[in-house]
Amino acid sequence: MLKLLSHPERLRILMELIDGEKSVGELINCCDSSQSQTSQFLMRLKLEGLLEHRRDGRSVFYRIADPRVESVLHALRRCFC
Amino acid sequence: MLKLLSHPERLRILMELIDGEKSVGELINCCDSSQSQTSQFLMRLKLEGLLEHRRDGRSVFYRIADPRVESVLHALRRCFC
DNA sequence: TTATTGTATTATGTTTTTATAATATGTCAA
DNA sequence: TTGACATATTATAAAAACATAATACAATAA
Repeated sequence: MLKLLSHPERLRILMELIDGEKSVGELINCCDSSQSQTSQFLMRLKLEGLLEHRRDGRSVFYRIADPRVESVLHALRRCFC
Repeated sequence: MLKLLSHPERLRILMELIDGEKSVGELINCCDSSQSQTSQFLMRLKLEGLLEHRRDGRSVFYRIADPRVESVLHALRRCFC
């Protein structure tokens, strides 16, 4: 799992999701990756069980699926912010 | 820094050092990596400032250098153990 | 139904990591 | 000083991660 957190953009995506779900579009806007890359990151994070998603109309919303991931993210925020 | 934690063997090395310094030999014994690999991991962790070392006779002892690393390791342990 | 917008997938070239082997260095004991 | 042991360094082949571009799919609005 740490491997997944270890990529700055993936970590950023997760940090953005810490306060609740966001659409892919929102994530693309607040991150520095291209649409395609963001999508691949999301796919990977989902494949590995860190994220879940739901579709609402045209948009797909992602959220953190694993509570342990949330703990780690909170811990990281505590250590570094 | 997460990049460094993201390799299982490197993480393991750090976890082993959480309770105090250990010699390279001890680390090699309790880890699954070869001597050379372990040494390379240690070198990298030191280069990036996560570890410090001291020589005592033939042995070299490594310890965690950055208190933030310790916090993260503790947090990880809390989340997964 | 078609055009448009949001997201996913695939393909591919490039860069980083990783593993392994071989060799070097440094320290102690005899 | 020599041999043995502990650790470090270098070289390099193999594997994984990344970035980018191109294309496909899915849903809505017109």
